Amino acid sequence: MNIIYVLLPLPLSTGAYAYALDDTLDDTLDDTLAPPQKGTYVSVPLGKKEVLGVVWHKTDEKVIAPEKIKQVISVHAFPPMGQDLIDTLTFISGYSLTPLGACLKLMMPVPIAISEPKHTMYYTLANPLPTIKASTARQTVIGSFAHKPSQTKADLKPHGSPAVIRGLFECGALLAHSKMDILNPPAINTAHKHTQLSEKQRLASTMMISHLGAFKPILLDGITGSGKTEVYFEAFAQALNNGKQVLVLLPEIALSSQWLKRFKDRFGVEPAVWHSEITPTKRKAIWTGVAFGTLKVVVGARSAMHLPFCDLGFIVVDEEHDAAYKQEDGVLYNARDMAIFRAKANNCPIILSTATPSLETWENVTSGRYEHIKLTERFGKSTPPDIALLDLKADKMPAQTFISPTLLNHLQVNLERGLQSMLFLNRRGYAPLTLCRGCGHRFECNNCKAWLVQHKYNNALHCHHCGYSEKTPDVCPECKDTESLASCGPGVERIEEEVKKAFPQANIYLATSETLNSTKEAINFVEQMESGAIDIVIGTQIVTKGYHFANLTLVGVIDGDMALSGGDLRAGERTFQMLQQVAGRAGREDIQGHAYIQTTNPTHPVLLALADDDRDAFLNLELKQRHYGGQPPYHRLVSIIVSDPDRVRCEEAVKRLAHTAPRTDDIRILGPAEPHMPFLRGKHRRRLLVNVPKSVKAQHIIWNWIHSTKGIMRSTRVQVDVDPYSFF
DNA sequence: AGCACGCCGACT
DNA sequence: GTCGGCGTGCTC
Repeated sequence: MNIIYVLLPLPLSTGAYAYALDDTLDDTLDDTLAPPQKGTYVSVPLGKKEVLGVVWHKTDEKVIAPEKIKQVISVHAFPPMGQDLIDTLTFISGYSLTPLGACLKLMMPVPIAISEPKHTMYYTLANPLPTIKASTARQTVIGSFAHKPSQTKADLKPHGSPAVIRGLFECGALLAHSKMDILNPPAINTAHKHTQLSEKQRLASTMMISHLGAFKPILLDGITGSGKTEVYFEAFAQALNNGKQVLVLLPEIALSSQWLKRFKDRFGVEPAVWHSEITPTKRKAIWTGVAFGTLKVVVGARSAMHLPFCDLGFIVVDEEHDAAYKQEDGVLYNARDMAIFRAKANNCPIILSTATPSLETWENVTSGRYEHIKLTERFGKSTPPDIALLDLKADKMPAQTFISPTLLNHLQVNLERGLQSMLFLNRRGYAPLTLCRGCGHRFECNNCKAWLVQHKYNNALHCHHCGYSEKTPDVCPECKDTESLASCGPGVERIEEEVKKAFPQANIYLATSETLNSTKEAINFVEQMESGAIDIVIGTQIVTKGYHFANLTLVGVIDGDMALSGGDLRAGERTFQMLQQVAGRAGREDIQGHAYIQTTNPTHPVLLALADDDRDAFLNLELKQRHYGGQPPYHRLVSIIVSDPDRVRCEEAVKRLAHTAPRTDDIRILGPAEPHMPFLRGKHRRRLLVNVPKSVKAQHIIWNWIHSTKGIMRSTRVQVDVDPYSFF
């Protein structure tokens, strides 16, 4: 009887639990009596439930009473979690100050994935084929094997009736095989279709290939249309030829139909797609496939970086600057940074691909820690869009309208030329604020300190923070006045209304997270754009990512100042990235694209850098300022959000933390302060912001500080966010 | 995270 | 008298 320690996927701060392992249970892996290695999946009892965990090392010095120790239920004959993943897990936990068990949850499969792979029957065509009566029905079934040499009964069903299939089997034309139930995807053909690379691209991919087999972060830097994807496709074709697995992270997987199409063009098959909403069946198939190594390529959202690859040799983080890589609930981590660690643990290169590098990555490039590959020219004939600022103070427009005469004029001309245009405003709904002209009443959310956003398509007021909504009322709830409610400010729905009025004949598509809410709709949108059925797209943030439209030659930014006014650390960086991405949608092929940014502040350095097409100057200036101000990437920020349904308790707790805060010269603590949302989803919130130089072990200090602070109620949540992105 | 235990308010 | 609210502590 052995004692083993098991890490459970629960937020237990105590670490691994002890379980007794009966010798007879341990014969699934090999014949030795050695305890199962760290990382082996085991099922154990916990309370009255059975849970799946992994074998771990002893983490607690406390001796547990022997009578409390329960028996392991089963040891799974599944490839144990690899050392690279174990190291990544440990790293994420230590970095984000989240209990190991909570981080393990990110890496656990659906329980059925671990149950031993089942045997399924597969059928192949006998070779040579016996002489049989070849009826038309039989021919159809036999013909279907040309595309897929090995098929299950379900695969065969559409090609012929069960009677026909049975007949073929009985006369020996079909052979039955038993196969392990492991995803066996069609082989990727790395030679399917070689893309013609420019000299520059060829050099870039050769350089990447030279790094295969060793850890190396590489910034692949190039504007949209410069052929970044083609370059890394070549490098990962080589990794695949070496027998390695490849992981590609995309910020928004639901909207990646064009990326998937490019993959299929290059490699002949679709890759496995992983994200949090795929079906349990697919989840199991991919999870098992990567663990057994039958599945070579996975493209996915941030959670794909936790898959149990057995031989990972190449990682790509596409659009590395994208804030979507930062997980904002549960375990707070940045998938880009953790993927870099995983690449290190796997001794493989990692490509950070973007047109607008994050300041963090840019600093790593400047300091020489990361390799820098720059693609300057746009592929083919196209040139970057010409970006112009439209000064709204000079170009006055009528009240309650938001598109300046100049921009309207450009839209008109583009429409007449039969080209497509896009208007960008990062604000969903019709109007961000509804107020009563009579008494001044503003519609606010009851659960959050935020205005309710008016949506016209369903005639309701929505809170964009907690999901609360109510029907748009006709009377002011305060003064009971009718016809006094006014919509203030624009949302995309309102821009749509204005465009419809100005160009009644134009076909308009409204692209928001509500309209573009499925892969199917994303495909529909792309098709309509490509066929020219849409003249003008009006979109939020959602249209800034990854779309390529040949006839889209004009982009108008309704409010170039919006993101700048937030006043947070990354406002400039984010605005630059977002506007550059939007502008990059214009003029992709042989027609010069134009981007117009409406602003009331045309001398703002961020906007000027955009108009001058001088990204590096912007990045370097921003870096200098961050350095001077002691901000990331030179210093580390840690946000500590204290929340409680009770305001007094919340304030009490944050006061205690501020009181016990470590005081040394290099630790700066801001607050307690109200975050952007001092009341969110029914909880009051207060924030402390810690700023320390990178040389200080921030995690260690903060862990000790928080855990030595006494008197914080259980109802009070203390959430630590290392490297915060949003300051809500 | 779940789940049980336990101690105070309004109900058939 | 009990049903059930959620505060507290535990799970090897």
